Amino acid sequence: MEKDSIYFGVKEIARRANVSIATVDRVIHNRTGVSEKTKKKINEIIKELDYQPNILASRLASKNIIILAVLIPRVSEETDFWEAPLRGVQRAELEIKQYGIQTIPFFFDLSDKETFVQQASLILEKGVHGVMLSPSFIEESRRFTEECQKMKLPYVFIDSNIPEQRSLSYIGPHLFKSGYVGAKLLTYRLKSRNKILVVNISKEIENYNYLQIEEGFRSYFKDNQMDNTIVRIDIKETDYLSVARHMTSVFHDHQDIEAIFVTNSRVFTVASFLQNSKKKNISLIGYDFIKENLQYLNNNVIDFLICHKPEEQAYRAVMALYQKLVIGSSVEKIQYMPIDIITKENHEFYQK
Amino acid sequence: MEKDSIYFGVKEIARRANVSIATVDRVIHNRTGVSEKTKKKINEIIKELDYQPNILASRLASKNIIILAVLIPRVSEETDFWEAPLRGVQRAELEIKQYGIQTIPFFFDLSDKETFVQQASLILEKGVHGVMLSPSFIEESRRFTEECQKMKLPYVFIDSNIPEQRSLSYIGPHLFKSGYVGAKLLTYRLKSRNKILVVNISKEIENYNYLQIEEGFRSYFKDNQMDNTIVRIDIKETDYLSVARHMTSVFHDHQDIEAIFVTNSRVFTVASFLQNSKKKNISLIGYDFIKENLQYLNNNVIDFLICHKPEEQAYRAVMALYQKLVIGSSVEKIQYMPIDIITKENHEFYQK
DNA sequence: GATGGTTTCGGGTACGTACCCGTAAATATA
DNA sequence: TATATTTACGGGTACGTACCCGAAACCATC
Repeated sequence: MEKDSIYFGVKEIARRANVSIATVDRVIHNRTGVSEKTKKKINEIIKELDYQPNILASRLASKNIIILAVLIPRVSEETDFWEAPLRGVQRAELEIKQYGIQTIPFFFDLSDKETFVQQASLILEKGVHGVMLSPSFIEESRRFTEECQKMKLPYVFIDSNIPEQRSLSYIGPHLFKSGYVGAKLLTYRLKSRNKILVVNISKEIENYNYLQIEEGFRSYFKDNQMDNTIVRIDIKETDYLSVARHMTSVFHDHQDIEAIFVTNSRVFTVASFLQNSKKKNISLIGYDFIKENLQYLNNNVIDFLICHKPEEQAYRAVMALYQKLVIGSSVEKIQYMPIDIITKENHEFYQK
Repeated sequence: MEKDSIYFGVKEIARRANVSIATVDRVIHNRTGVSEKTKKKINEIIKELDYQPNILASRLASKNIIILAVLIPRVSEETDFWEAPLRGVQRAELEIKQYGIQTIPFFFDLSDKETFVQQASLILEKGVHGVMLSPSFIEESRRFTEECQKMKLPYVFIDSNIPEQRSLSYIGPHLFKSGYVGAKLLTYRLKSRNKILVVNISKEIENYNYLQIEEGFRSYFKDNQMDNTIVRIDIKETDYLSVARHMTSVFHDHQDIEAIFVTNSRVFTVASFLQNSKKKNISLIGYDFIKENLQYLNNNVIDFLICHKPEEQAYRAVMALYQKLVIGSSVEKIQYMPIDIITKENHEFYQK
């Protein structure tokens, strides 16, 4: 029942190399003050023994704490979507704060690019050790991450990706496939001649996410030789009245819409419209497990919600930075989240 | 940038109580050799300071390793379902072996109760510190866990539950609700008059899982005032020929079956039958993300698979035991897993 | 009040790593 | 050759907890 000493530590390495523990330590941490010859010898022994540092002892002995910045949208009155990632961050922090890790949140306003830029530069001033961010504003994110690169700060994207950047990892949905799944669900009980409406409700102009989702959505029809008419509208205001106005207008032009796909979490406003205007038997699918949507899922106005585990995304992002900074191990460059299908019947067991 | 000393350790407790660290340690670990008076005083200070032991230091200093037994079915040629929990165990072990945790697997044969009993008693002989098991055989499991209770061994159920037992936790699906979700999906595009077939393929006689799933399945129809005819068959042999024979017979008696619900992972044999007998336009839903099923999901014979994250179940079970035994913290008594819906379109992103 | 036994407690070392500080050896400068 | 400077390395302590060992304090018995 004794702890098996399969693992060799610095002590054994030092013994075999005929040097002191301190010298081995210098080699391990790439510190100066070791001759090339002994450095080589020690590195060979490290490799030979497949030395794995004891994280317990390492973190216990180490005094400096690691600070991770979290740059995400503020939880707005409009949607509480970003509550979930925040919970994920907190959950991760709880697990690893014993190891001397700390997170600091920085919130920006989704309707104001400037706040993103401000918070981003605050992070750079602060002198953190790693960053997790949602790159909601593409150009600004690009500029920020370039600064991070200069300062050798690792950063992780969640929720949406900027593929060309040198991020440590992207953790989030495969948006194209997500739209594809939406189309499958929407058409599952649809007759072939029915009209379909795609709705995008969003203030932001450059909507990368939306484009990818719609592309996936349309691809499903192409791949399955379905020729349903797809009507689409963009609604630039997120309040109910604006949405209702647009919807009324669309239904006036196309009476025979049988299914609606909303490309983000604002599906509840459409649901609200359908309910108020007493329209029944219209399939409605949208995104995200937020309480506003849940209500309409429960009374059968929304048929399905698609969800990408926002809490888990943030949790993993923090853990990825921890892996990189503390353990020093490599991290998966792209971690696609599952495309979860939520219904009235299974939502109570949905986790995050 | 210094590690904030918000946390007080045994040293501070000892100082405040005017005793030595060793005495504080005795109190913390409920060891003998401390007078009631000082014990009380120390406990008060512990409470006052909200002392949280440093797990790093604790595990580093502790010499004894903790062994967890894992009692699950052997991966058979019939289904590779139990590969997933095994992976979950390994993933958990990898994470916590630094803390001196080890797992030992014990495999039994699903078609032979006696192997379960044998392996169970092996576990008791071995002198492990905790057990995770799939209670596939109810009576035998009950007897085994009673022994565990006598030996003060904590145990966790996965995959299916024995509610009346004093388990540390149950981690698995809510089977009733799972059947309920199956019904929802099956009827989503079904006309109201269509006949539905429920198939149970299983050697085991006492099939607790199956009964709960079917109950949930039928409840959906009741709750939604749907009066589709539901035909059901039990198939006691799991080989293709037996299944095909039964299926042929059922289709002979009921030509108008439009949808089939298989209550476990053996849905692929039914899929195979449908494909071979060239029956099209029959909705088919079953359980579990195993490669035999995936094939039929991809060529549209199976419409949906329902899945309960078997790998995650095992991972969490090991972690629950770790929590209990190492951290000493409490564990959720019941952890229902999400009821995941897998389709051709989203399966590539499904995790475990 | 000396002896033996029990209860209660403290000193001190170990776990494996990080890192400070001091010094011997090697090299450069005079 | 003597001295200053740099390079290379070892000793030793600290992190917070576990636990061994021994000793003081207390109690009972004759």
